[in-house]
Amino acid sequence: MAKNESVSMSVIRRLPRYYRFLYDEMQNGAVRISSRELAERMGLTASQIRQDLNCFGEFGQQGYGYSVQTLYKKIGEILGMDELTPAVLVGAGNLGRAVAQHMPFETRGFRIVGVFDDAPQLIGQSLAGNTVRSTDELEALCAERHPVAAVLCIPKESAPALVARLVDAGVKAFWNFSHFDILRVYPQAVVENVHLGDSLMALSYQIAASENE
Amino acid sequence: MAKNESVSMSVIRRLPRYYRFLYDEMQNGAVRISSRELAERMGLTASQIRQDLNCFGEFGQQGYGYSVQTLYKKIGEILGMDELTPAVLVGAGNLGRAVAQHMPFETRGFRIVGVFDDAPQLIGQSLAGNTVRSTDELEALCAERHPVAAVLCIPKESAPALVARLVDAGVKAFWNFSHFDILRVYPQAVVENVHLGDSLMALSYQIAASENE
DNA sequence: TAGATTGTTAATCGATTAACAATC
DNA sequence: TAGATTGTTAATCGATTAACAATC
Repeated sequence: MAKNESVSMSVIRRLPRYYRFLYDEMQNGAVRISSRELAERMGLTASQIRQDLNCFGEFGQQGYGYSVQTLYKKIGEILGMDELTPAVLVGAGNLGRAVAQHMPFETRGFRIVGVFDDAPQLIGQSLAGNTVRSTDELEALCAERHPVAAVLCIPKESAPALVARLVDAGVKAFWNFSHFDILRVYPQAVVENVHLGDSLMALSYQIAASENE
Repeated sequence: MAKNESVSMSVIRRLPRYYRFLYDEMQNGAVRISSRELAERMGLTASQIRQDLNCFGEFGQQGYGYSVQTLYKKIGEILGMDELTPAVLVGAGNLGRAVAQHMPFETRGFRIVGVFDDAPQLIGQSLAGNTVRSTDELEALCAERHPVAAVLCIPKESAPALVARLVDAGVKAFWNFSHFDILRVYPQAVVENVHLGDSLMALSYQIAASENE
């Protein structure tokens, strides 16, 4: 994969968009695309796209552009879509269930190998191909399936104890829907926060700002 | 509200975090806080916090710091939390239901005044205090309740037609969970995208990158 | 008053854009 | 070959950090 010594977050966050766009192009039968066209269609600059891609290698051909299929495949590899990271889902409430049922984990690089919740009425239920287990079984399942990541759909209050147990059980990465600040306690963890409420407040700000124009 | 002539997105995205942090501090009985302490506790720099706040006004007091309660209230006003923006929720599938049940819209500046879906088995059901309506009733409800925003929990394919109808009906802002690029078609719209799949792929990248260290 | 901390200006750092030689 | 487009270096722009006078 080469020369990826600390690629900036700005670049990383654009990779999934490239990946999705190229997939759509591929489905539409596109064979080649230039950075100029990609830029136009995605609302970026051609310079930025070439800079972004050159963080990871040389995927184009002068005078021709990029092969849609090759570039798609390469970005998929960069994103780690070519191997499924085992993950557990912790919290099977409203949000956890929606995430489990809605998110195509397998086409986003993950495989859910266990689902946990403590509510008695949920334990034993089936959820997107998994049986909801009591968190009592967390350590046993981790010992067996070695999940690398955890999807955290639990309230802030339950998070510290559960994250501690997950880290002890070898979990290194978190898709964190809770407001618990994992990195503050485990600086070495890989954390991707999803703060839906923050996003909604940012929308509210933008509405207010657009009204004050 | 004053001097908010185009505040940068980087600043806007930090405001909800300040808001949440200050709320917690308030609950814990904190009365005053300095930018230095705020920075330490939130993992930012004091300079950045003061710069951020000074985009909106002067909320502190030299030699003292900031009143937790006053600052919380001010940031709430900046974010538009003091008045509830009427919004409709479009799409009551897995994701839409979870969002409706999980998100405390009222404490994030919004009020859901209508929920829509086209699946016959959903229409008529109750969802977080709203009755799910057929999208046939969209225009009628908009004429009556004048929603300013729409929460879009629908597949990409249904989005173009529905967004067109919503824009025609006076909706100006979108909390967009779909992959439809609203801004490309309606550049004047206010759009906050939530691409959960992109976030998950970004996590996958970071895991892969941390393994290559 | 003296100490603390703000608001704000200046310096630095990083990301985006522009330019262009290399080359398919 | 000539035209097109890349990979990459240089220039610009914006965001973060540092410094410090103002002042509570």
